[in-house]
Amino acid sequence: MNKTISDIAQMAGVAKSTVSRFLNGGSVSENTRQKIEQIIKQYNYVPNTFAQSLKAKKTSIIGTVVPRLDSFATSQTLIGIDEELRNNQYQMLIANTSQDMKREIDGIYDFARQKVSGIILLAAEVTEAHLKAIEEIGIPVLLVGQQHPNIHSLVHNDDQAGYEMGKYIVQQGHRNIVYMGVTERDQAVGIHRKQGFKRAIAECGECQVTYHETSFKMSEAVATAEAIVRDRKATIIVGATDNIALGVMKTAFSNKIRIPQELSVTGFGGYDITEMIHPTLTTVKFHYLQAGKLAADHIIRLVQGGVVEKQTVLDVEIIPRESVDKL
Amino acid sequence: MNKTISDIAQMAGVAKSTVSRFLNGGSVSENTRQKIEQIIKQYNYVPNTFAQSLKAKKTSIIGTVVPRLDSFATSQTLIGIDEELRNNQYQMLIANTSQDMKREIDGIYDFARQKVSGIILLAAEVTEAHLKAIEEIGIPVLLVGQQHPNIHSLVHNDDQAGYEMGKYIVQQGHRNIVYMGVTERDQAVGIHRKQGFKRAIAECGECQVTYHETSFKMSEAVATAEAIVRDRKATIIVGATDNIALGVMKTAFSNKIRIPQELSVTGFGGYDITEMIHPTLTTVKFHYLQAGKLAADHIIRLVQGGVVEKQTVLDVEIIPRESVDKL
DNA sequence: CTGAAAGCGCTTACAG
DNA sequence: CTGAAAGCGCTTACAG
Repeated sequence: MNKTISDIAQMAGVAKSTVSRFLNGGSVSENTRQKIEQIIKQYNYVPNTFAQSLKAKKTSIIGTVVPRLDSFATSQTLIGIDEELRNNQYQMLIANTSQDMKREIDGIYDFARQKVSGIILLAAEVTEAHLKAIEEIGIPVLLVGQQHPNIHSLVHNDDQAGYEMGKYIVQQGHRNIVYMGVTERDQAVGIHRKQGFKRAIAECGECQVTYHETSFKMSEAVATAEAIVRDRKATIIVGATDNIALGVMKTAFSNKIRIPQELSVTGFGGYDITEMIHPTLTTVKFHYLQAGKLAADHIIRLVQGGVVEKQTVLDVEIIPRESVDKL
Repeated sequence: MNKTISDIAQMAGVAKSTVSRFLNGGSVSENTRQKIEQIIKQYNYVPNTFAQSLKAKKTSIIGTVVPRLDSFATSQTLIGIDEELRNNQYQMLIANTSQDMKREIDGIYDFARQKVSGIILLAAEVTEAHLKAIEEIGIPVLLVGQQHPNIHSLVHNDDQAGYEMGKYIVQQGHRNIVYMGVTERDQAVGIHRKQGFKRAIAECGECQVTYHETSFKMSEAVATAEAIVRDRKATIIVGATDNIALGVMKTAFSNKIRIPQELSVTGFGGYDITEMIHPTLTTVKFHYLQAGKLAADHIIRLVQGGVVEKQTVLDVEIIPRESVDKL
């Protein structure tokens, strides 16, 4: 059976308030200190966190809501968050929503009920329901990967990513381009990334781009790419994410189309796998790990009542590799 | 400010015990039910989980200790666990240890302190320290991916996986084989998987196998493969995991060695990516998602005092694809 | 069906 | 430096 603070106090021959004081670094005489320490060690006593939290009315837990667990972006970001949180004696609680928007909202409320100190939200979309929930719970919330004027946000520079990729492929001589994007409900990827790309293309003058929409799933990208690839009009397909690019490559392989000789392909994300495959994929690297750490820093600061810039934008980095042919 | 049960009771004109009874599905008169319901709705009241747990002395939280977050196996398993837990009104708490054994042990104790109802342990290795921790905390623990006679375990049939892969490549005509494995401290992968493989080879008679050790990291596998690949003696390299196989393929690509014409490659795991790349990778599929769900089922049953078979072994499935040449 | 009271394990002023 | 007491928000017998 687990010992309580009263048991310890009794065995040490002191009052529980004294034990509590000892536990929380208050001043205790050398003599009692030793007695208490000894008993605690002997019985392997650990304070009950519920009782502590009940008094303190707060926890050192940060809740993180993620749309999915099986994504490079998510896991890297989580690793960053976890590491930094741990360095600051905070704990990370994860709620996976499996892309279910309703569960995302539920997750926010659940976290609030559990009295987490702050919430990091890796959402794909920010709806009215999100805003309402965030306001209602009265707990600091940090948005990662998406931005919203009313909420503290941390984003990758998607516009820059799109722009640099656009510039790069134009510079490599591509003029007939297909862009495989995602729904505009995802502002970061669906809108900003594409917008940056469009800006680069606009500066080109003689470029032809066709825009297609697909989902974040590789399998769906494979299907969407099928018709495009067969068409053979474009010299390059720009996937809005590495997964989409991977899907496009798959389709090219099955159709015996050589990359990059017959078709160039690019992605966004900088997933590890993109440099393991053949040909290696030209992509834009996002600093997920760093984003995670920064997110943790920011939420901690917010929790502690500190001030954090409302919007933080992280730089990205284009990585030219083998999947793009120079025309 | 958050309302407490006393506030609600007062506003509804009843005692807090009545509100509590209502909350926990006890019998209340229709009249008071309505009053309470109304007030609760109006003030958006949610019970304080700490106070609840403090009384109940338990939570509906299952802690999961994982060695890493950025692995297909881990994320799939976690998704399975999370889904099943959620279906049973349990919550999943994740502790990532980044392959740090000490943090693994700490994680177990931390969870105990937080009074989780049960712990699922995705360990790579079971040491004395693990055993000691598990015994000390007195909370149900389920081991996933590794097995130990003293602990409830859920494993993939690694022996079978190794055996079937061995049989398959022999049957495809391979006789000069390299097996790239991992440390034997990882019993499942380092020992059982290899053992099954050896058994198949032993039945072959005329087969030559060289065993090499590498780590779970793709980058390290790339390095380890370098010398082996240049050597050109083997017709096939069997990677003990898909990541190792991916590393081998990478090395082959950089050395302009064609797969499978000049070198066949296989892996274990059945990661999604293995069917997206070119050539597609022959591998053994592990049912991670199912393992996760089953793990959740088992731990819940253990928590509720039910009985669970000590050792559960999940079938695996070989998936022949393009990366193996028929000689 | 309903309420008063005790208690879960801790912390925090307040005296001494 | 130390202890008695109140209280955090809830649940649970026990009476009525």
